[in-house]
Amino acid sequence: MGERPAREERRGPDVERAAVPRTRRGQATRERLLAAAREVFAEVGWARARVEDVCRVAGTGHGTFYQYFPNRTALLVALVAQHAGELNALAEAPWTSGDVKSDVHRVIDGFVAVSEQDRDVRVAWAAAAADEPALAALFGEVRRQFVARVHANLAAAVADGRARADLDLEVAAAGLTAMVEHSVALDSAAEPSSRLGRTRLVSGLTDLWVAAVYR
Amino acid sequence: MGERPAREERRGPDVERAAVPRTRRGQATRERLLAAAREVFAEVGWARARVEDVCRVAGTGHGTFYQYFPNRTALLVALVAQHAGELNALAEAPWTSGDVKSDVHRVIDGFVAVSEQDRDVRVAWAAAAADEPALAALFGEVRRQFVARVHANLAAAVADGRARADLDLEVAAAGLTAMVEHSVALDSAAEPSSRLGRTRLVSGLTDLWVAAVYR
Amino acid sequence: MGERPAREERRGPDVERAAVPRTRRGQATRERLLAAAREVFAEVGWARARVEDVCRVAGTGHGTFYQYFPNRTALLVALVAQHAGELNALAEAPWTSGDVKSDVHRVIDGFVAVSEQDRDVRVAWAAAAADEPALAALFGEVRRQFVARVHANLAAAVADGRARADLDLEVAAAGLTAMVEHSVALDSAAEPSSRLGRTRLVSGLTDLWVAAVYR
Amino acid sequence: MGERPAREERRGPDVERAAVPRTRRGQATRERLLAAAREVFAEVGWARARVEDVCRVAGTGHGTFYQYFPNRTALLVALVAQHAGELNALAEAPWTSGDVKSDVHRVIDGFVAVSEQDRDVRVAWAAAAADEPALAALFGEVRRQFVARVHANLAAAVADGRARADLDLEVAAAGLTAMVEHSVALDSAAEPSSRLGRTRLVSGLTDLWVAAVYR
DNA sequence: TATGAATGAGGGTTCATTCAT
DNA sequence: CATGAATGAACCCTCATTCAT
Repeated sequence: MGERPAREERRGPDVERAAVPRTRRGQATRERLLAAAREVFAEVGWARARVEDVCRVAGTGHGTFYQYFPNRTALLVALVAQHAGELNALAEAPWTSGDVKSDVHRVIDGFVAVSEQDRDVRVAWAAAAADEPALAALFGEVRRQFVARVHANLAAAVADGRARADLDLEVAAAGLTAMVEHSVALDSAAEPSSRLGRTRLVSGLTDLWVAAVYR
Repeated sequence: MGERPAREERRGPDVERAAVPRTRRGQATRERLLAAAREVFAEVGWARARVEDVCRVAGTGHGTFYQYFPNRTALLVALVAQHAGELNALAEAPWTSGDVKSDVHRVIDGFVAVSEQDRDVRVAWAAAAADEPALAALFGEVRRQFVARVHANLAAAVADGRARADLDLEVAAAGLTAMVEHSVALDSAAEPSSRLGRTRLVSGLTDLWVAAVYR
Repeated sequence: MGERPAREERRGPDVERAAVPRTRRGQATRERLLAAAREVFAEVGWARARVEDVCRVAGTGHGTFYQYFPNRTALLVALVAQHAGELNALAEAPWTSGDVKSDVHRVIDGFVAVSEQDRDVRVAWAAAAADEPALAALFGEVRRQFVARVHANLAAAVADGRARADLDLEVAAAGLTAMVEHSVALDSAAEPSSRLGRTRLVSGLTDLWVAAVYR
Repeated sequence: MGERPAREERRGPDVERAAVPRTRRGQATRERLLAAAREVFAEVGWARARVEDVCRVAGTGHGTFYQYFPNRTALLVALVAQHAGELNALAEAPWTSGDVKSDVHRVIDGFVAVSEQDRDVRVAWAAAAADEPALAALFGEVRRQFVARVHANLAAAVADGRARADLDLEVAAAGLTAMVEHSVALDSAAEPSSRLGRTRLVSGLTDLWVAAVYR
């Protein structure tokens, strides 16, 4: 295959360039940009969201952007960071409290809630992951956390006999997580008319999840 | 040698520009381009795949590309069309033959097989769907077919008592399809070292699927 | 430095891309581009005038052009607008003041003056009109104004007996206007050595015009 | 001004490349191409007429074109040659036969007839003249012939007292020719609804012409 | 003679990023 | 801090012309 000039990843200086705002005004501007970005992502998607669009919506000059973000990608990274934080919090919170079904229900519901609330960020994130290794890595990271947590839970359930002993724990953890993640993504991307909605979705997925692994 | 006269705007739509090759040689060139595209997509992904790269890999001149495809997107569309055809064939083939478990296994295995074989096309397809409505629509179309088929099967199973009567059929159909689709996608995108592999994946997913819905 | 991310299709129409300069510096750049365009059109003609040529002559970067004009055609449109404005002013100014001959002379002279001064724009305009409907329409518009004005004047002259009563007013208005317009165009396009020159041209055309329609 | 790489004119070999068809079949193909060219020019104009379009309309292969014409321009040249021949014939035919008015009428009518019949070729010719020196020269050539002929006629008329003695013969010859030429061009390019039509045009222009120069 | 395939220079346009004010 | 202007590397697409069959 013809050699292709390696497209090298971004490098160091960028990081320092992202001056942390020192004044209240700066803080506000940065936040306006983030809010504008959400809007623009929602409207045209990550690939078509131009820095200038974001600035126009935010009501700032085009150059101002680079006072707060070293580059276009950093904008999404910032947004994703918040979202990822919430997801991680979810993954780390206690999952077991009462009966299995309500536990599963609570976790799935939490996931759906966070996902729907940050829907546009998630969509942009997923799209950008196809091209930005940094975002792809973060995406994988978050998922890995969830899968690990599910895995641990299932293992415990198997150990004390609540779950089937013949489960392939790894496949089950990955598969059930994938089911929830993708179902939510698809449903929130669907036409409003054919959307299942949070309630049914959460109940239905909980039902499948429980039936799939517990005795 | 391309002497250019006064340049002017484009004419009609790109449609008829996609000449169907009329000779064996043309056919071969077109195929070389498609094969090259697969390679390039695999290497750099859809968004960064330049027409020129594809041509270099295919060993043709840059202009040759446009003898066979009206634009860059059409290349992916052509590749996707083949793949979608196989998926649809799968969705339309008979699904029930013997016992439930082996039926489910066969279908999932078929899906995984097709998906892995056209892995790069699927990845590019998904990435492009974020920006190309046509591809997004096709993506939805194919999934809808599968979900509908699953739905019908579950309904039949409920009717004759093989499946649980309290299933939310729509959520179940969508959720299980999502589980398989996403699990496969993620696994084939994972580091080779942490990949579960087709055998385990198919068995494990089959197990979950069967346990989730059948008595 | 233009790092390009995933490229995608164009957005909305080019309209809002034509930023109006907000600073003196921007204003100056825009004007430099317009002046450069005149030069380039004069040298190589509309069809062969490349955006890059204009930028080189203007001493700006290639991208700068698109800060001020949404596309190559808009450059000509801007130039034409100024010129058309002057022509329309001419068509709307008072035409009658003293005796018929000096009135006609004044109008023709004004037209020739404006035409010669913007010679290159006119030539480019005419050339582009063959392919750009917008410019063709504007061309027709301006001419229509003139013809209408001539028509009205002739009608008045017929009414008060200064002009021949048997005139076909429409043909006369269109024909005499065409005579002046085309004579000027041809003369300014001719070899300098065989050019008739403004003085003779204006006198001679005035003479023909007067003799053709007045008693 | 920035130097610009001289865009050199075409050169010798082209001429010999235009093989004269030796067989009846070849002759027919060539004519099909010419006829197709007229159609295409009429439909999309010279600048947008692609060689391939002409071939498609003619029903020949794309490569066939170059068996009969060395390049795209030659196609128009061939068409123009026929048309120019008719115009020259007109310019060389006897112009005086009876009374002045009917002579002028006859000549103008002949010109209009030829122009309307080859309307599309004339339009293409004029458009191409802006960019192709060869066609521009031919255009000037034909006009020069006409102007010279008009000039001679006017001179004779002045000599024998039929025309005004104070005429500026050169301006009159150029101006009246321009009037007819441009009036015809504009009228045939106008919306059918606002067209004056051959009859009125010829009568009206004849009237103006006669009044303008004859006693 | 006829033809479809192949070519590649050419040129328009986009937009992230840098800079001077 | 804020900003509008400037930049230029990318990259897509066109089409006259050449070539092999």
